Amino acid sequence: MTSGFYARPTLEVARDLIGKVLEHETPGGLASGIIVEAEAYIGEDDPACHAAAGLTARTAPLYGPPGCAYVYFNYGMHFLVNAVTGREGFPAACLIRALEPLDGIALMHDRRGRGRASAVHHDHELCRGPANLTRALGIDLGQNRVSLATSALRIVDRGMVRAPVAWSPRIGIRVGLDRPWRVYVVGNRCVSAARPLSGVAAPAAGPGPSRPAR
DNA sequence: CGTTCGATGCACT
DNA sequence: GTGCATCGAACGT
Repeated sequence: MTSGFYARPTLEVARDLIGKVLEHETPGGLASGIIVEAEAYIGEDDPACHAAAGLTARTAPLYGPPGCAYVYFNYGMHFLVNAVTGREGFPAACLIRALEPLDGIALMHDRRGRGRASAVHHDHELCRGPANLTRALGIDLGQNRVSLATSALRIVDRGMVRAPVAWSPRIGIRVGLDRPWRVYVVGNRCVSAARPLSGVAAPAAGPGPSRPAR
């Protein structure tokens, strides 16, 4: 995944990130997963994009070169990771919202708090949600602004088959709900449970999440 | 089933 | 001081 992949319209990048693999190599081992859900945040005119507030110390990575990570801290306890897109100087990025775990599943269970009340029980819950996946992969502000092509935190193409996707409004925001800029793999159990704020319509068409009855 | 709400820290007004 | 690109426990029905 060279930087050219990211130097394209953000919605195209979001679609093409689906099926790529996010990896994080740490002293504890390699943890990775297939990207199954992402969201686009595009420009200062997008009210939900952090760049709507302009260039600040926090949002500077969005204005930087495509292909870098934009990691930020939210709600007092969560880290969220984005891939910066578009041309340098134009603030846009794709938020990675969910992964289907591949490598380091035991490590991910440890990081999610194996044995504690907050621990998850199923592998498909490990990376379901943007804060859950950063915790499972050990991503924090130390990875802010790193290159996603050459760093321990990287996105690679493992030749996964192109799964059918659907688009919906983005999750967890109060503005910009008219823009259907969330893309996800239809029917994949690792996609975050959309807990839409009041008034958000159900996702677009498709077979719908197929819960394989146990 | 459904909805509400506390945890928890920081950037920005 | 306010408001988060969240999560999950704790309620209510």
